[in-house]
Order: sequence, then structure tokens, then C-alpha cells
Amino acid sequence: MDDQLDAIFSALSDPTRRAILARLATGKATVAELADPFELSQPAISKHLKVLEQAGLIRSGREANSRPRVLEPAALKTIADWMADYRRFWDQSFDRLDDYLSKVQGYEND
Amino acid sequence: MDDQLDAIFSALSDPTRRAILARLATGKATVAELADPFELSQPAISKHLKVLEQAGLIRSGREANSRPRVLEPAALKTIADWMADYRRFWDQSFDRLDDYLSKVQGYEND
DNA sequence: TCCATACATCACCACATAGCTATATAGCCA
DNA sequence: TGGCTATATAGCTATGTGGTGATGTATGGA
Repeated sequence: MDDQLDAIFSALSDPTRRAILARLATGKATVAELADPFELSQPAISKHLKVLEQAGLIRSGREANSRPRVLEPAALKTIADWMADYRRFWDQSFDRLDDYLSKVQGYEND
Repeated sequence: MDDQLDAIFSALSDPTRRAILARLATGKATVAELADPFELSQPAISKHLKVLEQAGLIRSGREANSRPRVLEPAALKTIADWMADYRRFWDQSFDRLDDYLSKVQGYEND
């Protein structure tokens, strides 16, 4: 799971890849559609997509002869969980809300 | 600010650096203390610390002839803010809580 | 069957990164 | 001043990453 964090953070460290995720947040897209905003070659985009897919941030589908990508949000939850340990450092009010929610939702309280 | 995200995500993509942050979450520490758990040379640790510092994730102090590091949580908030755009994809209940808090805090004065 | 489309993969290059050892620098103390 | 401690920097090597153009592969249609 350390490896997973490595892969996810590393994938997110590139602005092209973050832009691709932002596009996929609006819905699935083909490789050509994802490549369109960039001045990069198609193989370069395919490489970025491979990095994102291996990090678990996106998935590939198959429709006719295109391979549309979709966002895979679970991977982002992985880093949100990692960050939870640090949240208290930057946002105490967040902690208060979290406490409130735990109680409301009936989660256990430690 | 894209550069900042690059630097932060890139810094977090290394398990040694994440372990260093975890240690610093328990309080400030000298380079020697931070290096202790690892089988790496002292210069290797100093390099990692430089990466973390340039990403804004830690700060250096000065005490006698040591240079203790402390956590700098604001940088983590930067990526939390980036992730906020995606939170709806993995946790709808989180959204509900967030709405609740915005309202509650809208009537508070802190 | 043959061609076009959409994409993946290959082979290569330039540069960045992580590690090492050796050495430099800064503060403290005798 | 000289020496000890703590840490940074320099110089080197090996490997990883991001880009390219060329080529391979799968699907759909004429």
C-alpha cells in the first residue's frame, strides 16, 4: 500500500496528468479527446494515461474502436485517507465537524 | 501554483519522505534523529529534507549547531484544496457534512 | 478483403532523481 | 586556536521519466 501511495502521488505530480483527471471529472473521454488540449504527441498522452491507470486513478473501456477512459475515484480516497492523519495540523474546525459527523452517523468514537 | 502542486505531489511520492513527515507529525526533530530509522547515508536524508522544504512541507530552524525541522501543514492544505474538487466522486456523505459546516460556520464568528 | 480510424508499443534521446563517498561549513567548547 | 559535532554541498554513477517519430494492432465499414 506504500507502493500504491508512491504511484498515486507520482502520477499526480505531473500537470498534464492532473489536467487529464480534471477533464475526466466531467465524464468519460477518448484518447483523442483527452489529447486535444495539449501540444503533445499521441504516444505521449498514451504514456500519461498508462501512468494514471497503473496508479488506479482511471480505467479503460472499449467502445467500437475507441478506448474511452473514466475516472476511478477510489484511488483519490486512498490519499485522502493518508492525509487524514495530518488534517488536524491545518484545520481544527474540520476536526470539530468530523466529530459531529461521527456522532450523527453513529460511527464509533475513540 | 501548478508548480507548487507538482513539487508537493512529487515530494510525497517517496516513502522515505512520507516517513519523515510522519515523524515530524509527532514534533520537531534534528537531521540525525530523522535519519536514524533509515539505512541511508546522512547526505541522502539531507537531500530528502531539501526536497520537502522546497515543496513547503517542512521548515528548518536553528538551535546551537543543529538545524531542527518542523512540519509545515499549509502545504498539505494546498493538496487538500485541490482534492476538494474530486471529493464528491468518492464520498457523498462527506459533501453533506461539508454543507452543514459551511452553514454552521456562516453563523459563527471564528 | 482492404482500407481507414484509434490507439498502443517500440526504439531512442535528453534530462531529472536517488544514491554513494569525500569534503566543506558552522557552532560549541577547551 | 584547535578540535568535536552536526549538517550541507560537491562530484560521481545508475536508473527513471518524458518526450519524439516509426510502426504494430484491433475494430468497423466499403
